[in-house]
Amino acid sequence: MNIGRAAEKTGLSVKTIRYYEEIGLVDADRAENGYRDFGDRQITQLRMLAQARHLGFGLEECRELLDLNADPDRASRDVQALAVRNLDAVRSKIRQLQDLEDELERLIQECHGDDAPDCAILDGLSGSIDHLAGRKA
Amino acid sequence: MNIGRAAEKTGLSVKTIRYYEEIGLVDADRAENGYRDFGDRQITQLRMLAQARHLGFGLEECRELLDLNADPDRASRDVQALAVRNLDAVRSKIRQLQDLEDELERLIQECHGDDAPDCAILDGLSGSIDHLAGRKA
DNA sequence: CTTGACCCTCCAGTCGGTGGAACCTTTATG
DNA sequence: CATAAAGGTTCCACCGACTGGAGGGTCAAG
Repeated sequence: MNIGRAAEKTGLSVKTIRYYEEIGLVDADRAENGYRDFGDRQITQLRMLAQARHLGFGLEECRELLDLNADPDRASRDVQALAVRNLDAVRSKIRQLQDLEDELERLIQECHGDDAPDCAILDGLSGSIDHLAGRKA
Repeated sequence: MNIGRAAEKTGLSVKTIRYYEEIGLVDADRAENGYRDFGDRQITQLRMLAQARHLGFGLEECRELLDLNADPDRASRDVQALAVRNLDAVRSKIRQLQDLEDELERLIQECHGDDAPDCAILDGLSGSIDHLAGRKA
């Protein structure tokens, strides 16, 4: 199967598939004309990559997932552990973003948002950075 | 003030400050020996940069914030609009990550997490991508 | 036979820095 | 006064995960 068809089937872009081959995430046969040729096994791998990336796994984690998938003697515990690790990272990012959200909401509310130049947001930004490391300016 | 002292005062790294100068976010005088020399104005700018980055503003948005801050005829409305734009982006990322969180939680729960190779996570990952674009495999 | 849709490789750029090499200047110490 | 450590300087390469484009080869249809 040509790379274009593989892209259609997996939802990945042609460029992305070539990149995944380049970094050794997936292997591709070559036809006589030099075109990449993807079989069912590779399509499954690419689909896994698309799904795992969609779920926030990094490429190295994807590599581990593919390895586990290819290993008939794997323990599902190991896969689960990988997913939990990713879930923790996702939750941590969420918390971090929610902190930003709160802070931004606060500043936005304090700003009048009119023609005048006085602005609580700019004031907040040019203020001290005490909350960062407890240092004194 | 030397770059090291500026870094201490702003919470930015020395490398980061040099980078900000390189891309024209902040300007630095030079002493006779070639060392950068930061004055109060620049320190304030760097502090704003540190704070704004901390709040999730991109560097180009930071540039706009610095410009607005430097303009005595600014309207606080414009600053607010910039902050709202950023807040929207933050909220959108949060929603996206929460979707991942839900999906990951579901898969993790369905996986037994034992010695056996059967794994709902791998099954989920190698499955179809219908939910992505409604395409049929 | 030509057109257009594919495919190939290779290079550069994205964002926001970070790390290191190779070198110069200042400061502290023996 | 010599030297070593701790600063400073420039420049180049790298991170993740692609994406865009140049410059070409190949293939199917009209």
